[in-house]
Amino acid sequence: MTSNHESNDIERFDDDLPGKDRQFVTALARGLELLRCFSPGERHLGVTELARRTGIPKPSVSRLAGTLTKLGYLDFSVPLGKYSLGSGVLSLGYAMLSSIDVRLRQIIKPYMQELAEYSRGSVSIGIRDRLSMVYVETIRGSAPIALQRGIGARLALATSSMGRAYLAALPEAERNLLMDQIRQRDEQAWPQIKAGIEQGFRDYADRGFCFSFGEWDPEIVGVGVPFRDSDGSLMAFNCGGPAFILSREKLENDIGPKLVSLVKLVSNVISRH
Amino acid sequence: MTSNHESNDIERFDDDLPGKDRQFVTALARGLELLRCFSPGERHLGVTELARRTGIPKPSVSRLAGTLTKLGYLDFSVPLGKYSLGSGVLSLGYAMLSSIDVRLRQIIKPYMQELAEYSRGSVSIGIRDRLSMVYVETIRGSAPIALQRGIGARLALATSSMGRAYLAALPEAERNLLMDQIRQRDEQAWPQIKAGIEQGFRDYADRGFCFSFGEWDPEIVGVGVPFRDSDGSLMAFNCGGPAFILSREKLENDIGPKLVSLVKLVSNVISRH
DNA sequence: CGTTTATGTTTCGCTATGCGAGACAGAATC
DNA sequence: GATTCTGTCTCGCATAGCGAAACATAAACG
Repeated sequence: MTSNHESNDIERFDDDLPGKDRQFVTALARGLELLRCFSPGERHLGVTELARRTGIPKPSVSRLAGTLTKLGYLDFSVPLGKYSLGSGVLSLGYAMLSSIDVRLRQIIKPYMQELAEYSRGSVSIGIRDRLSMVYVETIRGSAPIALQRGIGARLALATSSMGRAYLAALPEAERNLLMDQIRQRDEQAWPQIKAGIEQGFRDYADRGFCFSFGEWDPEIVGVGVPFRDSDGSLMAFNCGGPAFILSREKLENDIGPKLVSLVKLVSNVISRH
Repeated sequence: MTSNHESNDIERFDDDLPGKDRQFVTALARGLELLRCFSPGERHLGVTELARRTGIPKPSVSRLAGTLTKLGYLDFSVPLGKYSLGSGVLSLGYAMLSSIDVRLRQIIKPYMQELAEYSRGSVSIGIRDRLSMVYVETIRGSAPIALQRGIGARLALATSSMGRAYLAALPEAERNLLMDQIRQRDEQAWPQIKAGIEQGFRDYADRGFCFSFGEWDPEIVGVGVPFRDSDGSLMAFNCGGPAFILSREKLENDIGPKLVSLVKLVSNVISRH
């Protein structure tokens, strides 16, 4: 029972020498690529725009988008002549979320709430998707101006505290693969990005948590702590908020350690079933 | 600029006479069908199980699942030798949610909150996906035992108050199409289901809202009101809770009318931008 | 108005692509 | 060490899906 999942990077030539991977279904990948084009900012996209972004020829885009529409994953707005995401994608996301142990979530929520209130920011759990961290749970403190990033929101792996914590806890082989991809994405910025990640490694080794001081979003600071689920999958917690509320000093000496304790506590709760 | 979206039902023969629709991309549809197999209850599925549920031969399932894994939409658990939903699906769902006007959501949340508290139940907004309604927003009152259905949760179109409200507000042609599909799904139960839906139509005509008294879930009762967004897409609100908290009388004379007012208010807010 | 430029959809012949019966290969159970 | 699960890989075949080009519609000019 060998496996064909020895790697999950996308642009790899998986076959020995010749052309492409005989096991890879292009039409499926292309269709999903279309769905990916719809980021929160861009609600409606036309065929041409989709074709431009994906590099797929227009007729193919038309066919794929038509298929996705029939299946409910895209909606077609007749007045605009453009597509938008359909309700189908939502239920997939929900199924995904509930696959993360529901009981667990109920148990740890109060603790997250407590820290969110205390820090006057928000506390979240995230998992990795490609080169982002995606929130699977997030609790806002009731501070006046709380960040408005809900479940499913994305943070950059390289510059967020959560992403750095994730990377720091990753086995070296996997981590190097990801870092390669980050580098390839922006050779220009790489030296600086790399420095930030490596500082994260040191912080994690020294204190058990990583920082981000406005490196992902200038207005936002936070700390992150990795966490390994009982089934072995890696995720990360963060606690963060607006820079003008949370001082570096407080993050470093107060919030950071508190988040580490929170994660320790969660680990214990899990191991006791 | 003719359109290939004149219909969105799935099992239709779109071509004139001969075989299938030349414009339909089977491989894409099959891949997405695999993803759909993962309902909240079933986290891990193996190739055989997936093949059984979808009717797709094992080798094809293997290929498609492998592709989805490479793309991040499935995870493969080596110890179990099974697949589970990957983080990729989450971000799609999030993009979908934020496409529903964020400002609007911020505006109406307080009103939903108020009614949720008052009714000691929960208030939600849903859109249709195939034969279900899917929550895109939900607010729980702080009553002790609140239902735990979050964003992305599904209710049956035919037996929930929200679904009936949706159907009641739908143009007849579209509605008949859906009702046909509901009938085909369970000829046996159809007479009773149909009666419930038609009662919903009458309720909507008489009072402006529909009921469900434990017809979707025996423990749960609620009322639903349809709502047409500024861009013309139809959705529905509901307000519901445990049957032992909400009496029929209260739903009918108090909560129902209050939900209708809420929706009217929302419509006004929207029309004033 | 025709003309131009922008859409998005359909045609249609070709061939790469994805299909799937069957072979194969590990695990688990006895 | 059979037997019975599992899931993956082989490989010849048929066709599904591809995409250049043609077509069709709508809007934006003068």
